[in-house]
Amino acid sequence: MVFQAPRMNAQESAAWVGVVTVSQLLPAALDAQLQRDSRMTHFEFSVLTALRFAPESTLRMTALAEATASTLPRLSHVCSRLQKRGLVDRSPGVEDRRATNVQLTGEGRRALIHATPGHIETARRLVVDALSPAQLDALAEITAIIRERLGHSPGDDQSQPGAPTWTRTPPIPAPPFRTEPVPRKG
Amino acid sequence: MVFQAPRMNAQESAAWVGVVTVSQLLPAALDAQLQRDSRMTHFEFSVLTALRFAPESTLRMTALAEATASTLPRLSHVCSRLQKRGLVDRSPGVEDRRATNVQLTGEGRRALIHATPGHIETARRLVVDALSPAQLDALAEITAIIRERLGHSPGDDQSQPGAPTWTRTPPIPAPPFRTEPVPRKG
DNA sequence: ATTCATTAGTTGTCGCTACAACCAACCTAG
DNA sequence: CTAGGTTGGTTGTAGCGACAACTAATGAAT
Repeated sequence: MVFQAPRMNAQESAAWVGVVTVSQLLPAALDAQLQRDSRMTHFEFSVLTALRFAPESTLRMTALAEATASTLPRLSHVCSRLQKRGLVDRSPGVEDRRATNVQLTGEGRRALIHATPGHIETARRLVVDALSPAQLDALAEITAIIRERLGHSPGDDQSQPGAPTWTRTPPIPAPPFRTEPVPRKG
Repeated sequence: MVFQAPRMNAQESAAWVGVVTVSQLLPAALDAQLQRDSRMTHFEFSVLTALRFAPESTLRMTALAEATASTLPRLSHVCSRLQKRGLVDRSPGVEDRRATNVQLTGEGRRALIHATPGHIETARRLVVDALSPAQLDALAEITAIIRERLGHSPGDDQSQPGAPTWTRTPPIPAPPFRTEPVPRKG
C-alpha cells in the first residue's frame, strides 16, 4: 500500500474545501427555509416524504432509518416529536412485536403537501437549476462514489463478501421526489 | 421569469439526493474522526487551521467568521471553549476596541499538528483519492456555483452594486491546506 | 457636545443530535 | 424450556448551533 502524502495540491484542495463548505452551508439553508415556511426540519421533511411514498404510508423504524440515511436513536426522538404534533402515528408491529410501525397521518400528509413546493423551489434555486445537465450527471456520479466511501468506517477491514460493508450509517439514500409527469400505465 | 415545475426528473433527482445525502453524512464523519482521534470538532479544526495560516497566528472575530464561513455567535461560543482549553487566546483590539483578536497558542498549534494528518487522510479516503482529476475539477466548479447561490437569501433583492450580496452566511471558504511541496523562494 | 445609527462581539435559551445505556422480544442450542 | 446472544427500539445526558436580545465602541449629523 502506497503512502499517500498528507498534503493536497491546488486541484484537490479546491474540490475538498468546496465540498466541505457546501456540506456545512446547504443543510443550514434547507433547515432555515423549511423552518421559516413550514415549521419543520429538513430531516423531518425527509422522514415524512419517505413515509409518503411507502405502501400504506407506513414504514418500520429500521426501514425509515435506511431510507433517511439516519440512525435509530435520532429517528426515535424525531418520531416522538412528530407524533406529539400529530403528524405520524406509531404502533407496535404484529408479526414482530419488537418492531414499531410509523404511519403518516392525514395532518402529516397535509403538512408535507404544504411544505413540498417551497422546498423543491429551494432545491432548484440553490442547486439543480444552477447546473448544466452534464454537471448534474457528474454530481450524481461523484456523490454516489463518496456515499459508498462514507459507508464503511476506517477500521472495517473484515469485509465478508456479500455482507454489507457499512457499520452505522447505511448508504441507502432518501427516496427521490416523484419524477417527471407520471408515465401512463400499459 | 419562467415558472419552474416543482418536480424533478430522474437526472435532477439523483444529483439532488446525492448532494443532500453527502451533506448530511460527510460532516458527521469528519466530526467523528476528529473527535475520536483528537478530541475536537471539525469546526474547531477549521478555526485553528484558519489561525495557523494567518499572520501572527492571529485574526479578529469577523475575519475568522469569514474564513470559516460561519457566524459571529457560533464563533464566539467556540472560541470561548477553545480558550478554556488553552488552545487560543483572546485580546481586545487596539485600533478598534470593539474588535477581539484571537490568537493560536503553542498548545493550540500542537493540538492542530497532532490532528491534521489524520484529518487529511480521512479527506483523501472519503473524497479526494476516490475521484479522478476530471471529477475533482468538476466538483470544485460545481461547489463554487452552489456556494455562490448559498450566499444570497431568497428575499435579498435590493442588490446594491459593489455591496456584498449575502446576509448571514458569507460565501468565503475556509483556507485550503498548504499545497504541494513548498516552492523555493527566489 | 449630544444624539442616532451602525458595527463588533457576547450571552442566554431552546431545540436537535450523538453516544451510551438500557429494555424487550426473538432465536437458537442444549 | 431456558440461557445466552442478537436484534429492534427507546431513553437519558451532554454538547453544539441557531436565533434573538443585549452591551459596547465607533462614526456621522446636527
